[in-house]
Amino acid sequence: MTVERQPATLRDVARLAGVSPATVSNVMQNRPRVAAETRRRVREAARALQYEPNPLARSLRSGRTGTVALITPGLRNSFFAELASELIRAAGAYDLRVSVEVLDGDRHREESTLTGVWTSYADGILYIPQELNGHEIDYVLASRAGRRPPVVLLGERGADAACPQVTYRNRDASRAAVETLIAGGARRIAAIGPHERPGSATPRFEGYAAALVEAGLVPSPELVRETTTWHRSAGMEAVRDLLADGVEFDAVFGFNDMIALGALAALANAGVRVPHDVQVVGFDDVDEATYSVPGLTTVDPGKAAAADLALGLLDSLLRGDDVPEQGHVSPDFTVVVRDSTRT
Amino acid sequence: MTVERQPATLRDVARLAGVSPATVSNVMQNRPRVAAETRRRVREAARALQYEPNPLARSLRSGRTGTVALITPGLRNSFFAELASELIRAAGAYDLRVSVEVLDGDRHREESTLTGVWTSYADGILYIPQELNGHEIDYVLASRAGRRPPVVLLGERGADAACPQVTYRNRDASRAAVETLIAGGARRIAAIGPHERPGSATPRFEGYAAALVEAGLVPSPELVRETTTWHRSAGMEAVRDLLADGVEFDAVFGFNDMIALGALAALANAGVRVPHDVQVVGFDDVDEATYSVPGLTTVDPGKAAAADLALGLLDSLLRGDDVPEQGHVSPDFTVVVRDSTRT
DNA sequence: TATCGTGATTGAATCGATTTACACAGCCCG
DNA sequence: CGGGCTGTGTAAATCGATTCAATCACGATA
Repeated sequence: MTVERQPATLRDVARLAGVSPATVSNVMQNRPRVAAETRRRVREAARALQYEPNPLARSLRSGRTGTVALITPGLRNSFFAELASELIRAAGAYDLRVSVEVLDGDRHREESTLTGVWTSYADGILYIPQELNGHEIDYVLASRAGRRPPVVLLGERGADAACPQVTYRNRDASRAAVETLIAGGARRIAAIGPHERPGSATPRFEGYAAALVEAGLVPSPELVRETTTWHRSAGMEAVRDLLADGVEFDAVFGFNDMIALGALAALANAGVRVPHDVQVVGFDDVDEATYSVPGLTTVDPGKAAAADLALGLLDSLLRGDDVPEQGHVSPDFTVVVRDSTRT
Repeated sequence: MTVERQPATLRDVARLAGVSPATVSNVMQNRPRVAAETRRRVREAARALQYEPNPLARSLRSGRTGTVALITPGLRNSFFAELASELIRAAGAYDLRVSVEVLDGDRHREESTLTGVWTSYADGILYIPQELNGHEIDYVLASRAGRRPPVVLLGERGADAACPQVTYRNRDASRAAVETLIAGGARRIAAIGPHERPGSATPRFEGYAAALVEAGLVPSPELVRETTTWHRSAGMEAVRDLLADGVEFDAVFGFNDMIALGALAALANAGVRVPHDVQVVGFDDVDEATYSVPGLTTVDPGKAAAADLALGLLDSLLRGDDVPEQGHVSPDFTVVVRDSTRT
């Protein structure tokens, strides 16, 4: 038995089939201009040699690699990890591979990643901006020679860059989350997580406020707890503070699930019953929310649909279809009701 | 002001600098045989044209892409997400990019991913096997024409494949975890998570048993709770069952952190105080263990070091250095003591 | 002066597939 | 019988960088 040492090339197949390389290429791509009999011979030769087209050569000629880069703030955060997972899944449907670059909150690194990724293999970029704003993103993308890369933005940041963007309906979704609390009888709803930095904190706060106003409730400053991070510990601390300050409240809206889960833990610790004494709702619907005790009511901003939208946009960009350069699309959100709220 | 429409090529630079393409190539790669003055001229021309070497052309010639594929069971599981994060970081140190393929427990998909990834761009493969055993992996890798890809295995599965492998010291680490419980005064330690399938369940159970025996404790069957999954819910259920069965126990060893966190929740629910009444220890040291209430004592199997080891091995494979084809290396583990155990 | 050595530079082949423009055979029709 | 199609197939250029072997200039050596 002989063992192929080197992978077979298109030339080898051509030689074996007794045709020219051009014909083999035509057969491999199912082009019309080949006689049935020739086609058969070539196919057989290819099979006999276990021929696989060399993707690099193919890409060099065609200018396409079938790979997109995902630039994400990190994989240690469940929300982003789950989103990455969805993006990889969605990319598969377009026969695209995903190469992952992880930022780590380093602003300088974010710039160099954005340019570096483009000078590597990626056909396009899925980008979840962290530090850079829209203007800066445009600037960085323009600072390179050659074509501007196809980029699709995900999330709130980078809003006015000249790229299509997938955002979440933060305001409406938050409002719906808070309405759920109100429907369960809540009157004094704490909001944990607002802060000044650009991103989703602001629209989520607006949604919270809108829901209160709509229900005729009076927003009360001592119920609003700013946090610098959106970790579990922030939720725990905020709840401890609320209790220590003697603030009365019958519900908590955590600006993300981590905060809400932290709140859940702090309440349990203090002997406060959820949802009997205090209802809790979060935001993101990470897998973990399913398993907490009690199960966390939360809102799924539409991670899976967002991934599909993003890849649809990127694919259009790649095939050169007309895509609105600016402006965003958003998936529908869903309120996922579990045991941390009353009905 | 003129705008470059097409990216500059090496020929363009050569033309502008008045030298041959070969010389430009030599300059770009810092080869010795170039006069200082020529070097300067070429550099300047390259800068003026914002020249970036085309990675595809470079790769086609050199046969290297600088990309490795990571085949992982998933990113929704914190342990794997954190491991992926470490692998991406570690790859960066070798100037390698990471392209992520997510398995979803589909055996057939696992085979096709393994071969497909190699017929794409990757120079090598980081593979965390899920369904395939060592023999099957060898078979799949051998079934292709051409060179066998450089593959490094991570985790317990696939043990006898002809690839270098990074494993964890599951047995010793589990033993150390249980010893921590014993040092805190535990005598009746529940083990949650064993099962029959190949993987890390068996060595972890062995470590548990060894620690008991060493301390002169009698292993008791009703304390051992098998689970089919290693989710939080499994830990919760197992603890509920233990309580319902009236089994006395003063400690819980969760075979991973999810189980331990579930146990923590179930205990809190039942009004059992941790660590006063029952101590709890987990395995993996996922980020979440830091934030639970109380903080979860657990063992870090050495994720970061494992990533470094894996990339070291893969790099050796890629540069053709001698690497033991079989046999595994393991990072050191660490017991991370938090509030769920007594000292 | 003829020869050798050495550092600098380049022409041309190469990696493997794609694609354009052209060649050739056979057929129909005027 | 010559001109115009149609259907197949191929030669050769191309994508952009790398690299081997060859060339050249020039000072040193015999």
